[in-house]
Amino acid sequence: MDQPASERPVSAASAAEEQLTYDFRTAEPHWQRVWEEHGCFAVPDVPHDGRPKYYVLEMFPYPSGKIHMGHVRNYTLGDVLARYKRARGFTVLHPMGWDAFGLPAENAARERNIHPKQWTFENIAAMRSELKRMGFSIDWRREFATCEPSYYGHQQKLFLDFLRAGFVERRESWVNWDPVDNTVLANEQVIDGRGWRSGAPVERRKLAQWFLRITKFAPELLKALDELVRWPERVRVMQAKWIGYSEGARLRFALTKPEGSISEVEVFTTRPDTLFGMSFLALAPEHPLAALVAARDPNAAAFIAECQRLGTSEAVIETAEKRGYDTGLRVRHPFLPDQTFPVWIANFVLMEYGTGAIFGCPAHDQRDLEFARAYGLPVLPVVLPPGKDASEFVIGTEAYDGPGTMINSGFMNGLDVEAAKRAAIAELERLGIGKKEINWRLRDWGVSRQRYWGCPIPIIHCPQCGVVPVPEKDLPVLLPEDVRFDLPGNPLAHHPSWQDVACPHCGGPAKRETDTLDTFVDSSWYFARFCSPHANTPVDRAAVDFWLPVDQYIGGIEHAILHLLYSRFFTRAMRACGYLKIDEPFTGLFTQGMVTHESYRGADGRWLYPDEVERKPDGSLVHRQTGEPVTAGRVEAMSKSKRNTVDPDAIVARYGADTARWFILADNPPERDMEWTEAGVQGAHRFIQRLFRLAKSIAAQCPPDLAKPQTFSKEALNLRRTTHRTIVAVTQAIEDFGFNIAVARIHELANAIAEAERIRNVDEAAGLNWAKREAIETLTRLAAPMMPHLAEEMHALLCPGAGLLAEKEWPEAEAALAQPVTVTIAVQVMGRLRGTIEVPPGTDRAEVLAAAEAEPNVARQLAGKQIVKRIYVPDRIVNFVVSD
RNA sequence: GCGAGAGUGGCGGAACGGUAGACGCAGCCGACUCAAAAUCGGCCGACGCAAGUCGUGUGGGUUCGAAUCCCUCCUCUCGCACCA
Repeated sequence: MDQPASERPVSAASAAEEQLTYDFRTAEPHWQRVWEEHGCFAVPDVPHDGRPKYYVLEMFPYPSGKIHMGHVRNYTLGDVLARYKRARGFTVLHPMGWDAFGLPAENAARERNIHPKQWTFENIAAMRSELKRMGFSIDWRREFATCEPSYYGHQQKLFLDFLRAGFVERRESWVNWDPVDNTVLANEQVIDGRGWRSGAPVERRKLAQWFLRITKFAPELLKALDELVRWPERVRVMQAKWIGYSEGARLRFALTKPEGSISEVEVFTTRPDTLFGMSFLALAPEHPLAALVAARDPNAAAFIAECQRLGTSEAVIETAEKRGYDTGLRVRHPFLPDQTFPVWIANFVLMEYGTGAIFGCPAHDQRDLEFARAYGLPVLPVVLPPGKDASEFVIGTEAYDGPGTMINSGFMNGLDVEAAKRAAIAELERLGIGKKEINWRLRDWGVSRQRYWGCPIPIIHCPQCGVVPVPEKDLPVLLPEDVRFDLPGNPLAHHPSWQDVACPHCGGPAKRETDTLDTFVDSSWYFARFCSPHANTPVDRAAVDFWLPVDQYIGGIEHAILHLLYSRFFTRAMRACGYLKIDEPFTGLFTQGMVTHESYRGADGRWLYPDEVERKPDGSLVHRQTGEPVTAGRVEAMSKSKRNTVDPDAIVARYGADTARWFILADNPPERDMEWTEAGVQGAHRFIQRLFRLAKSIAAQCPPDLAKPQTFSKEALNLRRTTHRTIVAVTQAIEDFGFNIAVARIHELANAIAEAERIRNVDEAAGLNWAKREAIETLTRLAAPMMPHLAEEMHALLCPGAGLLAEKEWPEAEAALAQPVTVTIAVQVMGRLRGTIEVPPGTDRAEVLAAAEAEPNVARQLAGKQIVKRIYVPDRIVNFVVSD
């Protein structure tokens, strides 16, 4: 079938046939246009072409305004895989969208008086065109932004379904409150316990909020980690620890005298075996008993207020100096009713975990020990480490949390730790004051945000009927656009009319919920929406059944826990509501490293952009304009504050997208942090030009219709072997995400072709032209996923009229040529390398050992010694163990 | 503080428990050039004339053999639930 002239793939360089350099400025937009016109990367919601599916997804970007190198790296990794899988015969879904709700838009509105919607969509437009210049093989027809009602309206539907299914709950919880700005602060807006704008000390405040009951799925979320074999081990470990299954005991401590209505304190512990080592009981500052004490004791109230100024961040609370307040109350020991212990309020006890109260056993818990030392509380060891003597075992500055034998522990004496745990629980149950309990560290997911730029929670509060879901016919609940950002707090809450609504039940006046959803909700199901982005339900069942799960998900390690866990929960909740049939959203996960850059400071100590710095031939750094000396700082993650950023758009303008992509892939393994360097980019660019020259030269010498020769010279055969070995190696490297290895092998093939290019001797030239063409065409296909524009250009040069490379299949290696002809065997004497021998692969042991012993240097080392043992690892190594 | 990772030439890195340093960057030497750039070729862990010795953050261990497995310590990175 002939194509219309305007669509026929044509080398962009054909107009200037004589040019020797690759003109990426013409070629890259040209091929991007051709791919677009051919719909190379578009797939239907429900394909019926019989090909296997492959869903490649990179974490979608927040539209901050410009793409950064982290994005380029992320989407390049995904694009290599998407293009590779397409060539391997898969029908590939590779979409792109925008995680478009969130705080920065609201901050921009307050600072620059621009509406969040306008700010967001302008950013999206800018970033979309930047991404398109990178040449990613994305089905852009599927693009959406989470801030569009056509996305968040469906999310509201899911929320209502979850509510009906019992996955949503309303309860009170603590937030960071800025008493000057009268607003809720995110943890990152609390700096050293103060509001980032007002500078006022923050307070913890209790608000009624919506929660998603992720804890319902805790056992399943933990267990299913075992099946995620294509996830990095460390992510699975981190999630498992985060979910935090623990077995222990819940028990009640009786107060010696009741405080108001409270006469006992409940405690969860994983160490009931250490109860005899108890030294104190500690309450979280938010504990109800602490509040009762504070009501009559101003010092307690002051201490609690002090603790609450730390904000809600666990990291801050746990790193703060351990402090406490002795309430004067005492509790009885559960096993020794005559003994009583003080009740403290402690800043490191978390209300969210367990019961918000702990018993302290300083000898066997480091935190308790530090607390006990600070306040002079007794430290009694009850677990004796193996091999220690009870009379000499003392606790210094280190608590002992290992195994051992119980001492000082009444009826548990002599038991090991595990047996003692069982014995303690049995005794608590016998006394009727406690029981065995399984506890999870995972907490329910608080999704209420007191902010404007998010998905409105579809709930109505009626003074008569209480909490009433918005009827589905009234969805979506749209965000009003006429909001003010010059007042503190949530703009939705002081909108003059938006909240006012008739109660769907009684018809009486009611108010809309003014909280919006956490933006993590938006990103917890977008991968499902991409399967059918225009469906008038959250997902189209046939589309998600076809495409999901995502076969390969790629993003930063910083999302190892929260985003990935929330998505895993959402998938299960959607399954329960009949939207999906799968349990796990992402069967493969790859976590990339950061992009870093050297940082620079000028003479005045201010941070400088890399563009402002010039490197002199002697290696010293000076300011490009002023000539003042510049000092190089650490190599660290690119950030605006350190100004160590490189703008992808500027790189694409100067070197082209393929150069940026190639450098990113070549520099180092993708899971590790990479350092962006100008020298590295230039090296990548030189290689691209070199490949172009090779292709140009071979296209001129070796016609495309060359018949396959009967015989090949040794040199030609060597080149063919390299070609076919490279196919195997590059294929394996891509499958393993070893893109830097794939790049190295492609370099080797290019070197081999260049070497063949230098052959002028006629005897050596038999079949060489054919072999050279085979090699460069193969190289073109192997490099295509990584540098798609140049590859397309080379393909057009080498195989004019043969259609688009983007639609061509992956090369197949001929097994006979990919096998090595000889192997090098290392010969060691006593584990030290003394020589090497060359043998055909599979040579038998006796023959190899004889050759090894005969190797001159080895023979010299063996002279006068007895060979005690001969070790032979086939095709690899010989080791002689000798004695004098 | 708690949890999880990482560390190999001047630099990025390669290496099923089996020749440490593939490939690239930088550097040095040479070819081409009036010259420079570009390009092409060669050299390139340290010490040593050599044989060889040392060498994968530190210190130990397992093994015929350890960058790789185990333990100790150091440094850096990520996460800690309202940044995304």
